[in-house]
Amino acid sequence: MKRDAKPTINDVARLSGVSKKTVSRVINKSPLLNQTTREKVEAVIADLGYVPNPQARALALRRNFLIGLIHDNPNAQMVLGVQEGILQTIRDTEFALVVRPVDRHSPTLMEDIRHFIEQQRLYGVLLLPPISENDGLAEVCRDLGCTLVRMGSARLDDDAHLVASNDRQAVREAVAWLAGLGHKRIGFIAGPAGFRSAFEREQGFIEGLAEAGLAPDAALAVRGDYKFESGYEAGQRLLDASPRPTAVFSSNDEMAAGLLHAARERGIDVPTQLSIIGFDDTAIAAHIWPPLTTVRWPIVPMAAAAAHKLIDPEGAFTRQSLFLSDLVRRASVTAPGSS
Amino acid sequence: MKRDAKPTINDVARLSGVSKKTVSRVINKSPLLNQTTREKVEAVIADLGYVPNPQARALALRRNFLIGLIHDNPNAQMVLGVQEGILQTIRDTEFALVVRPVDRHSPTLMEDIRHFIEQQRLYGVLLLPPISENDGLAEVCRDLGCTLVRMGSARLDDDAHLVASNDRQAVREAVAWLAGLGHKRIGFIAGPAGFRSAFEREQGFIEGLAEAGLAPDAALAVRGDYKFESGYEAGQRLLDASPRPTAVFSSNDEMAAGLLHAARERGIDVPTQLSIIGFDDTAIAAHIWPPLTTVRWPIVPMAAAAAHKLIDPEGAFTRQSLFLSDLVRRASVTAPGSS
DNA sequence: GGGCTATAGGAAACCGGTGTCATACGCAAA
DNA sequence: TTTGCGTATGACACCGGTTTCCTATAGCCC
Repeated sequence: MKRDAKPTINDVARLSGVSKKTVSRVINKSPLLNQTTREKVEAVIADLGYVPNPQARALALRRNFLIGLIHDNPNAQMVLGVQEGILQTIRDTEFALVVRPVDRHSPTLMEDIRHFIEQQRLYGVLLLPPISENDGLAEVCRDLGCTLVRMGSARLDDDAHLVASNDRQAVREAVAWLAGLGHKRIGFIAGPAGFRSAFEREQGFIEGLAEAGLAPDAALAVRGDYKFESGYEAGQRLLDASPRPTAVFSSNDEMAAGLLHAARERGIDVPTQLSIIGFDDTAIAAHIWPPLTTVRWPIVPMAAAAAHKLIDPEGAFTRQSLFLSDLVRRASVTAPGSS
Repeated sequence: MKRDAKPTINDVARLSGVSKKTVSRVINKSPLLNQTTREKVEAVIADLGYVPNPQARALALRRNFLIGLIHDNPNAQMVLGVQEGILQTIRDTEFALVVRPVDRHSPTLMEDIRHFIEQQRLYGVLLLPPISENDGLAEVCRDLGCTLVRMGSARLDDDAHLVASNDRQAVREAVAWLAGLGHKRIGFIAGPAGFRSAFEREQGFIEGLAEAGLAPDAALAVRGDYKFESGYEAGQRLLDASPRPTAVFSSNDEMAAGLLHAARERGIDVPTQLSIIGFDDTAIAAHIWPPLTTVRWPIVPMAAAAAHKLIDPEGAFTRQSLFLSDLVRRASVTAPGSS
């Protein structure tokens, strides 16, 4: 037995005394097969350790079993969660996951992605935010005959090609909770303009305030860019306002960590003098001091659902498309004035 | 022009009036070609937007262009850094990256991985620690005729199939620096037993102490498991020791964050009463308070080098195999007694 | 017993590339 | 002029599967 030559369908056919086609029928579980023949062939397959060649299959079927994950998301935790979710779905199938981190600001972005999909002849691709919000890109994918599912923070697409989280509602509920604790001056750190997720979280904040009967105050809302430093800068502005907010909702955890720095520099204790809520529940949230109350995206199940939609287009409409994030309560929030 | 039927080599051959083989020669930049013919064919290729089918190529060449990344590393930052590094290398090649997160504790681990490699007929795989330390697994890969490169914290293999960081030396230098600042009681939080990286860091610590003329003290060394909680528990033990250490080296950042919690609970100020050094320079290091001095793995260049070794076996020996980590100095360290 | 249908399985072409080998041609040497 | 050789290109088989179409056999009916 040669070590480097894997058995092929021809070997199986020869050894079991049937034609290639019959072996192919066994592999594909064709119902028109005699039980005896099937067992005979299966025995030879097991004996040889035969595994069909996916490239040959892809060629003959004129489709392959590669799904691509394209992302430019800076949140490592999230990207890995997505990979994990996709893998849960495809683990026992013949699909494989091909990843492609890209740079949103590259001038050749579109060309690069088009080339990637064409070169690998991907069966489908999954887009992560923020790049999933790029409609031109979605157009390119469809143009290439590649099925597409987008993940996002809101509806961008029809149900068959979308998996989204309801950020708006989650933020609204978080704000309602803060208001319920007695907070009246609630600050907000927004995400970067032009991002769907940022917009949705902002709307959720505004709606939450309104529901609690609180008026939005422009001095208490600052825009950041989802990075730590911008949270720190936003914190400087918010905490120097007077009167100071007693609570701040930050559109992501990293900016919340920056805000925490600013508070610490000013000797403002969290949570007794300032409550903070973040968004994303990244690893950092549980590990800073105090542990951060934050909104958790159900990222793994979302990615698993997205992968299902990709590999099973028939079932795509019936699978869940909208997921609700929930609040993880940790130590960074208390009622105001509870020193 | 049909939308869903991509042009094939036959279309190109027909339209440019040459044989498939000649087109193939153009694609593969064969030197025996007449310049005129080449240009003629290239014009048709550009016109048609022809892209060779990788599956057909893979079949004919009896090799493919898929490289696998197998990992069970809990550090998202690191895994994504590796993906980024691999992609830098393969971006302009025909290779693609297929990822496979696995569960180290799964009883079917070996079988799963074998199946993954066989099913996709991977050209090569890259193993990340800690699973890269599993020699049985390396055996399986080689057995399957799949080239293999391992990343790790120390030599596990020959230069052609290894990319490692010199953790030991990095830790030694960090400890020397602490000692140079005047620290005499330096605590240590070790990684889990059986991990190469943990062992190397531990040895580096011991050697560093010895070089500084300090005696190791069993009361100042605690073993953790690289997780936040174990760092917290280790911190409780270390900070209740008397006399207390004035500095602690933690074998990774997450445990350092746990230690920081324990310090804060006891009202011990960092860095004035306790200096802390971590390892890995994950996102958390820069975002906790105070920002953590830590050892940074050059993870992206390491992964890029590993990918090079995979796709270019000839050059494998000449590429760098050993990388030195360096110390990122932030605010968590000062000289002892500098209140 | 002949004709019909259903079922199991095979032969050959095909998917889109690459390898091997043959061939046509031009040109220098004999 | 013939031989010889290197260069540029083509014909054809092949990689390992799937599909189409066809055949062989068995069982059934009249």
